[in-house]
Amino acid sequence: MTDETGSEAGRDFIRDIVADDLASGTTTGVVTRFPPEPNGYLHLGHAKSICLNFGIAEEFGGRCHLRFDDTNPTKEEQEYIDAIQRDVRWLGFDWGTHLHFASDYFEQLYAWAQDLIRAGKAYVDDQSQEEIRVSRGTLTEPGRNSPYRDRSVAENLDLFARMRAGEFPNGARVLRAKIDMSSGNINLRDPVLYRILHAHHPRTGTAWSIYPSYDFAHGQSDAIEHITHSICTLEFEDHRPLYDWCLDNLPVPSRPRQYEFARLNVTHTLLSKRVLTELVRSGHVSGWDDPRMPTLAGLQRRGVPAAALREFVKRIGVAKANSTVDIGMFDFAVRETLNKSALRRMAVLRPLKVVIENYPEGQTEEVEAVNHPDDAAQGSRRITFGRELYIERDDFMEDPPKKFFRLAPGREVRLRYGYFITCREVIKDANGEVVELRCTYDPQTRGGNAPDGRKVKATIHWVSAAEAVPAEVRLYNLLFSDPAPEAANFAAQINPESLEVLQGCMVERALAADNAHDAVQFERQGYFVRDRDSTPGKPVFNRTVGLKDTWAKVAGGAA
RNA sequence: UGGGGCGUCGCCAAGUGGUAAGGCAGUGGAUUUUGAUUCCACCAUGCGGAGGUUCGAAUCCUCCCGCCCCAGCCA
Repeated sequence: MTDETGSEAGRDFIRDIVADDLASGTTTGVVTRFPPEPNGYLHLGHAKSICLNFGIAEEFGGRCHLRFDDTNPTKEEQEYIDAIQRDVRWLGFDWGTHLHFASDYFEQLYAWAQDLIRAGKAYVDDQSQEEIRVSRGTLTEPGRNSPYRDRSVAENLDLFARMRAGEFPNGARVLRAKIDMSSGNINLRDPVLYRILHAHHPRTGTAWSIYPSYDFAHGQSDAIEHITHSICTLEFEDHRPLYDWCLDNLPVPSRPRQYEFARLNVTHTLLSKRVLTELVRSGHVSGWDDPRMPTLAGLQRRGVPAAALREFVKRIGVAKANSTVDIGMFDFAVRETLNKSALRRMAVLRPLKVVIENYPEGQTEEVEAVNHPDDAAQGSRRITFGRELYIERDDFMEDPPKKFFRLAPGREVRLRYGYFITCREVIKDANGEVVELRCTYDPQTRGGNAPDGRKVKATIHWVSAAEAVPAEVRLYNLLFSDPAPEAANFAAQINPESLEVLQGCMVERALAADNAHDAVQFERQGYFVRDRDSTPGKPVFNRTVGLKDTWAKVAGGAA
């Protein structure tokens, strides 16, 4: 029951505020919005904001709008507008009919700017960008009033209209709010409301030659849409007085309130649009959806289920303290989600040939393997066993250390769902490298149990030569091995081993037939998903995340 | 040195005057035809520091320290 209520979703200070506002009657409904600027792809950080905004709307019976903050045509593109919508939908959220654009409000915003001018609260400034910068003062010194600050309303109105008409070149003039050049809050030192930009806008084309600044567009857009809680990140805290100033000085249809939370940071990851864009542009990754990217598109291609992303966001919480979440938290959420749903399959990544000497040549048989050990409803499939098969190279050691209990000369192990086999002979090539194992099997152990009750210390996975399908497997590792990579020189910090491509992997038949987009578990190894680069004869798999590997820790420590 | 925030376990994070939730990681152990999963146990005499108020403080007061953001005609 609690699962259905907002209480289960986890409480945080923003949800507390919303609940209080509802309880006190401050608001009768909840309307939030996710306001991306279409200048890049959505990433992990956005997932937090999306889940917060859409999640709150869902939990409190309100609605959440998807609104593009498209006020800077020099950086925005239609490709991003499309990609962002795809990604939000993929994450599992629906904005219904509320797809909006700040650009939808340009006409209204322009009219409000005129209102401000008439009220003597805004003026056209002819100073150059440099002059404005200098006269703004510094963190510790107040700014100076612009010489154009006291122009007449008529002149301001005329100049502003001519700015819109395209009479002046970029940078020639700006419209500024008349607030307080000596404010301790620099955002209040006569902030720019409109700038001249002769640029093609993805939505409005060349209709406008002036564009509103974020500060003049955001709050009013919220008001137009009757947003009740405008949730943004901490760096906008300083803008709240300006957000309020605009709404308090304009005849807006509603009065939204802004609340700020700490943006997400994750170890071994860089979440700045500048870096991500550069990663793509420079070719360090294959594209916005490269599985190593922290973009939603990249995570999706890597096989991360949207549910895992939502679970991750729920786990990290929402607060105001700057923090950096361990990437291990994310991996955990992915494993947790996939463990419950992923079908189990067998795949040998680095094959070592095994010949069962006492198994009749030319004979094969089918054995039953369950698709999910904890969910019988997932059914089972048959896999082929035969005289020749492949096992993982890592599952054999000629001279094993004490704790290693997989296959070794003279040792017996279980082939999952198959038989017990014992290694009789090790065959090496001219270089001394092990190329084949000669083993014997115990016909009495079919299915994996010995009638005499004897135990075996390990169960290993395998694929018979009879049904093996060669595949390519891409193993992805951290894009940055440093837990705290610096955005400034990200290129130099890219992990050279972030991608390892394996050819000649041997996977069971079921994997070749499967066209599913859901990740599967390669038993004992990890979760993998079929990549779109797959071809009919050759499947390609991306590793989503490896299984927790206690042995690696033991082995690593012993070595 | 101006303004705005934030400091609770290695990493997230509850707590809002009544004697430190939970999760991740880690460590032991049980179960196991995945060295996975699952299960059990352990893991802050302490809440940035120092004073103070109080029967009692992470929570209130004072001072101090540290970290983050702001000087785009970016968002």
